[in-house]
Amino acid sequence: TISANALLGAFSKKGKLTEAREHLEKIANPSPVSFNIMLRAYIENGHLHKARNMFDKMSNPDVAAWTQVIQAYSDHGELDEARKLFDRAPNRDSVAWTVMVTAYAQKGNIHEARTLFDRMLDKDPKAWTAMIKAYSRNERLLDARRLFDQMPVKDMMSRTSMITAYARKGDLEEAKSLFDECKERDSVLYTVMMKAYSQHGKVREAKALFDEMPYKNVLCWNSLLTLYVKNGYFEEAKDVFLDMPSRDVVSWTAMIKAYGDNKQGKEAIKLYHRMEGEGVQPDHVTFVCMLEICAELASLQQGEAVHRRIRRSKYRNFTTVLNALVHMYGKCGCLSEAKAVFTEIRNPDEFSYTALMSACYHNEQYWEALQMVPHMVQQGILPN
RNA sequence: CUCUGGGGAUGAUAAG
Repeated sequence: TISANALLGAFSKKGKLTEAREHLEKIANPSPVSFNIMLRAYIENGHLHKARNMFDKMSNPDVAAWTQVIQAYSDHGELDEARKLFDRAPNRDSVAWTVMVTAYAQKGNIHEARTLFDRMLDKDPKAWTAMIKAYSRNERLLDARRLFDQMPVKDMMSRTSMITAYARKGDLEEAKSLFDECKERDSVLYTVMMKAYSQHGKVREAKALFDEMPYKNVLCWNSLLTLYVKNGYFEEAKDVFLDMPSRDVVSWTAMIKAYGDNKQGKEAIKLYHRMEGEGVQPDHVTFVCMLEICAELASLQQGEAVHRRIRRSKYRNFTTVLNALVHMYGKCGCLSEAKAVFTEIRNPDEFSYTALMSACYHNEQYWEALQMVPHMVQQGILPN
């Protein structure tokens, strides 16, 4: 059963849902894990509905099944449904609690995140680290530090999280001081410090850290690439892109964006096609970047081509992608298409409304743009 | 003690 499950997982990763389904039916003694993998396959491939259907039919879903459905709702912005399931679950382990804490943190509800964290009985380092990050991403650096200091056993990941918080805020000194205190340093820690230096324009110092890394995976190389792009070293970035041992979708996307930022949108689009030609699949960020470039070029033709590509992908329902589509159509003079895409957004956020407003703006519908404000407030989304 | 779910690092979306 275990090797059958591994195969099932492989089908899932490749997005081959029908094969996965057929394979599951052929497994003689499917275990709970088998069903969980199938559940996961639906979720990962953007079929939350099918996942929920399957989950509802499961006779005795275990805590892992509950947890991944909860997380799926959270990832789709449906926090209320996630919470309902969390409260209904027959039992909750530390994974489930941490998922729920993170879910609230992502929605900006730091208070509820902390309430849940405090109710947790056996807090492992992962739970602590999640809560530190929750404060960090919600601009609550002092609370993050207080929690960090209260942590009974600090591991490298919690330290990295804390250093990231300082780096985000631009507090290079405090970041460096914590970094220096670390006895163990892996490359993740180095990339965080690189980012801190990068934000201060200290390119040489950041590069020195890169050279010191104990190992260099593609993520480390991507950090170097970004260091150069963000600081305006376009030529160096191109060199790194060519020299790095392997390139993933992040590398390609960063480089596509770099061309776009340097007013070479046409080159960026060419690079995108090279990426697909090499078998690297674009993801939601790639699509957003591409749409941004099409919008900048005001090229409806290119924008529509990207839209068609998106429709074939599992990112077609992502709010960020739809937001970028709204903006692209607006910028290209298709206000009606922009509005049509907007209606497809299941959970519009502040960016969705701003994108729609910008679409009205670019098409000189100023009164309509203003009317969006009461509309979004009605939906509980406050203008920033 | 690599069959499924949670924690740290890299790329992204509005206005200007």
